[in-house]
Amino acid sequence: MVASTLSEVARLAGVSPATASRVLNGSARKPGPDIAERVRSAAESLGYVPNAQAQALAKSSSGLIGLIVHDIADPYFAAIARGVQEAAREQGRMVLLATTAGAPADEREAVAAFAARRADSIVIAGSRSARPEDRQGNAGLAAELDRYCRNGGQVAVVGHGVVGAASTEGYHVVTVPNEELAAKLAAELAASHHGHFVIIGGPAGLFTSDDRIRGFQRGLADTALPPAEIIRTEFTRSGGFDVGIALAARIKASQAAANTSGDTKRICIFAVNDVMAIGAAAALRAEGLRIPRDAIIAGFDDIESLRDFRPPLSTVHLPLEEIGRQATRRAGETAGENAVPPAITGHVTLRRSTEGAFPAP
Amino acid sequence: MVASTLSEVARLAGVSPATASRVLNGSARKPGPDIAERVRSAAESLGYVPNAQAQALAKSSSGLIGLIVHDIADPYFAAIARGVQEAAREQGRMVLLATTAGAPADEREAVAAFAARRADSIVIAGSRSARPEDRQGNAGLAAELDRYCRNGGQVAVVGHGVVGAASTEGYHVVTVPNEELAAKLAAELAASHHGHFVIIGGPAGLFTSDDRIRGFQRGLADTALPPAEIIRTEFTRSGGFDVGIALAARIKASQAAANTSGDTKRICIFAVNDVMAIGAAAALRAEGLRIPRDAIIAGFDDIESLRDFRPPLSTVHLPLEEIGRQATRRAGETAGENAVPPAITGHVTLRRSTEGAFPAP
DNA sequence: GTAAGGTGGGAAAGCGCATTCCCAGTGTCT
DNA sequence: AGACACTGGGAATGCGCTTTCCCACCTTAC
Repeated sequence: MVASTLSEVARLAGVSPATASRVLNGSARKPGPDIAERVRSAAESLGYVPNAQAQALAKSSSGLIGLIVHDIADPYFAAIARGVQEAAREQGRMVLLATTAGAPADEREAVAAFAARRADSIVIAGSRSARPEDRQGNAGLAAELDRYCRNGGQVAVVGHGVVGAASTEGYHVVTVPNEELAAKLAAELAASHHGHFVIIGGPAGLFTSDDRIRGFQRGLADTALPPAEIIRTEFTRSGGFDVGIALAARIKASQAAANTSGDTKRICIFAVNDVMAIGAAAALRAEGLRIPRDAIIAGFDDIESLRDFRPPLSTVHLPLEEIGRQATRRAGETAGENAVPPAITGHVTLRRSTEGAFPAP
Repeated sequence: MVASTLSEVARLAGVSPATASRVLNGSARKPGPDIAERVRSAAESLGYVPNAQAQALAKSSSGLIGLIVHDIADPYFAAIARGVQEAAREQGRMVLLATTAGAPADEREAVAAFAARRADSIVIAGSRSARPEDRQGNAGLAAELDRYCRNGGQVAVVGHGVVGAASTEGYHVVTVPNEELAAKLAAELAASHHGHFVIIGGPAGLFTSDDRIRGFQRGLADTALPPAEIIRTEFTRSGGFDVGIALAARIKASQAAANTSGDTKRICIFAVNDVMAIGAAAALRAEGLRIPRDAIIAGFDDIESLRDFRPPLSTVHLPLEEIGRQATRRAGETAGENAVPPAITGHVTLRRSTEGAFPAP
């Protein structure tokens, strides 16, 4: 990558580099119109493209914002990324992307890389983890983030804060009311469903998953229902699918048993996120079961691809793009702005997958 | 963003900046082990993070790769982005993301921004356009790209080249055999379907769309079938949906007519990409029609979210991630490498949505 | 008419790093 | 023992830009 430089432009225009800089890259001082014109046309004829690296070096602000996601092709993260991208554009910044599959060690590396590039701010999406095997990784990540913040970087993390992160300055958490919403979902489901509840959760220690599980259980408890059974699996579609297969077997068995005794009670499945719910639902269908006839199911997030899933899946709507936007804005604020950060809100969205507590025959 | 610098580290370690640079940021010359250790521990205790901007400036190579997509939340682009990300990681580079909604003017801007950041290479995904209203935008984009290439940048564009781009050096096109595959799809469908064919296409002038339409028509012609009717709409789900609604009305009307006369002939719908196919299918369903009973339908791309769509959609599988990877690799090659670029191949994937030419009643 | 205050331009000092060049010290070959 | 190539370290230069400081010139006010 070679390209013409500012001084070349200046020389061609017959002015000093200082002047050329002032006219081309916005400064407080505006050179005279005739000179400005000369410089501009010189730049044009040379095909001058300012070197952002050098600019960043000189004024120590890179106009970069780092985004960390588990997987950019996951609709959940893709939606957040879209919001981030949008907000970044508003701020005139560019987005640096890193995908980490949720591994704290990789996340640490990504933060270091962002720091090296002197990104003005970093947005971390993706569930934080408190799993024992992630302890060390988390510690490293927290240390890296602290260092980044100490150096004046701004961090926004979606959901929960990083375990062990101690920074008070420049460290923002965009809180998502996972627990409350899960509780509300449980309450609404409990209002019409009177059978067994099963939660398909992620690995223990994943905050997002744990919060939603806790919330759901609380919601049941508030309705004086016994806690749901919890089955843990991976936080992915295939995790949901596996559990779905197991549940299908169980459902069939209980249907066979009930066949003689009389009424069948459907179970209600709550998967802690939509992709898991989709996996589970696909498994049930693959096993010849129908939703909501043989079981009802709900997810969480309301990802866009849910729109075309059949049956329409009940879920909790989260404004994913808005979350991305807000995280970006929070991290982009110049310290002074103390506008009250608008809280993230979601809402329960009941669809056909949880229809009819007692199925009309 | 302030941070400790290399000279601070050097001073603390009691060596010269040159030496510190050599030990910390890989150089041909390896300082002695004792010195190296001193430097390393000094760096550690200072929390030194090399300034990539400065490094880039000094060695004029930024380690950045720019990615341009229409919409990062679209599963098609998300899959490509995943591949790009992966390949970038292999190369030790970071991905800069820009989304443009396909507007050439925005794309030009993105290229300029990448050029400013001295990105080593740029990957452009997303259909190129030859629409008259994009003429000017395309010209600008082509000029910007030419300039970028002339300055030593590497460009890889997925599908078709940018209209008007003249660079021979550093300009790669990852060709996707849209036409051949569409022809093959048409042939396979024609083998068992004997009714009317309708193509839901994007705006005229969109290469991807036009190629697929042309290929499909050729495939029909090769089977001695009359060309399909073409309905153009937006290159999005909602475009597909709108057309789907219109088609549903037509199907119903023809069914009503056939009711008296006897046999009904289903139409076969080919949507030039999967999201449009999904939209159309959703519309048919919303109108009470069933696939493949009332119409059969096929898409193109085999995006990941198709997996959970019912009925399973026939489509043409494209190795999207691989496309992203390959584009990135091509753009990342240091000129010398003249490895034969492995061609992109896809294959027709028939699923239930096009099942049963003559439905068993 | 002169002093005070603008104005518009240039010179120069970095920003943080890589790298070339130089130099002192060590070892090897004849 | 002397010339020789190495080796490992430091000084200095420059990457492309911003920004302070400075200077010459022109206004304006008294």
